Amino acid sequence: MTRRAAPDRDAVSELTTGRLSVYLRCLMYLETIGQKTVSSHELAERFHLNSAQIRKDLACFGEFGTRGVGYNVEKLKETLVRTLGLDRVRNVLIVGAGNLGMALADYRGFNSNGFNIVGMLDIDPEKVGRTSRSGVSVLPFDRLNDIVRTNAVEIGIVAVNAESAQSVHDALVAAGVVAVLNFAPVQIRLRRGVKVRSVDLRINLESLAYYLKNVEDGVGEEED
Amino acid sequence: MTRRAAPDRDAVSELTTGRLSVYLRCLMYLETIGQKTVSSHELAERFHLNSAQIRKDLACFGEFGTRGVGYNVEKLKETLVRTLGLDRVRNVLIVGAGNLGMALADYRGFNSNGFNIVGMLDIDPEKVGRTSRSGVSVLPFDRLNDIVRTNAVEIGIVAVNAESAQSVHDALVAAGVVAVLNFAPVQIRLRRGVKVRSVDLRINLESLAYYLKNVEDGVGEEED
DNA sequence: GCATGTGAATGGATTCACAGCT
DNA sequence: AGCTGTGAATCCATTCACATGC
Repeated sequence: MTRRAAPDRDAVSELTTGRLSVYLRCLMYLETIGQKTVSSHELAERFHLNSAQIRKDLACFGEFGTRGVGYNVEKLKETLVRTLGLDRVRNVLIVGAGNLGMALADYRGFNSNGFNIVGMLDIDPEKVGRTSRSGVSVLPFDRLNDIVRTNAVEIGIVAVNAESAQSVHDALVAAGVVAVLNFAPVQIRLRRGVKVRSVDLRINLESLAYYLKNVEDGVGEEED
Repeated sequence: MTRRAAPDRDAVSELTTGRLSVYLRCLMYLETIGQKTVSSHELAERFHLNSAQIRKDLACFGEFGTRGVGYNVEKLKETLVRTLGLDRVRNVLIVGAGNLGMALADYRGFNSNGFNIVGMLDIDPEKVGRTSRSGVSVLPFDRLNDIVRTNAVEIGIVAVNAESAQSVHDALVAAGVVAVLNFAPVQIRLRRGVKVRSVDLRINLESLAYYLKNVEDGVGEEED
């Protein structure tokens, strides 16, 4: 019941942590161009953010800046890495070796900096044995349990079609996976203790269609 | 100045329109299982939504329900299709014929129901001439202008690496594309009159890492 | 009676503006 | 002087609860 060190870490919203990821990306860029120090104002200007929000977000986790100066790029970067839990490697298993699975397997950032893809599963014997361009191999789906256990897989990625998504999800959870990233356009039935994040690619397209329609109708001509 | 039918369409938030897409998906499902009528309560129960919010969201665009009864599935579906601007076909061009481009070209929903992929561009001569599984062909990148014009392309999809993303974006805009869906992990420099939506795949993984870290630290054990 | 549509109430998130430190 | 960290103020989104109409 003594929880003082962390000023209610659980109360930090997902919006905030999502932005921390964005800040992290910005800091990594600044590091590559050799910048040592950055103020919340400069971050905001450069990357179209809001300086007050940056400060608020960071303040949820401690005081990292120096008044009158700003933030040390490298230090803040490392703090964010630790805060986001990227300072240790999580093993990831992709299910579905279609184009999407392949794309994710080779996506820069899915197999680096805190994540390690242990393989891709597929039921199609044709695909089993192949390898993605970057070297992730396709294994038979029925080895799921075995692979999750021996590789200590924590994150599963569902890259199969809508029909199979729920059963693949259930299989992953049954094998012991506790976090799932779902790319199938279905509402996954959740269970306690398992975190699911769904990415719905079509919704993004639809939002563009909505924008186009409004442009045609001459609505909301004022924009940034 | 006489705008009565649409009670300030421009004031509707993206959160709301995003949910309309979700409702549309639900309705399409209900239609396939032959349901004629649905109440906001039933929708909420079935798909883990909030009934009051459903009603509020729909009310932004008019009155579609019948008190004491609910909503007519087919009618509401068609209303949403029209509201979201999916009642006419938008031509889409993908730039980048790597795994991601291929995955998107074959993604169910990207080439149907309001969207038509006219092709995929790539600079790699090796890839040019190939075809995705579903029949989208890869064309040389330098035909961009030509293709956008002759096919009346409205939406561009950036599926190239981070380094090329900005220049590809600029080329699309220069050719006349007015809406862009960006999959590269960079902050695209925007211009007036062009709508950009970025999908950052890595951020979703990072949010799972954050969840895992908190589980390990024993934070926020209470959840739905 | 039952379910919509909606003002009012609540709850969060963002922004402002300044006290406090370097 | 300059910039962080933060209460206060504002803005926006969600939820409640009920009047309205089928």
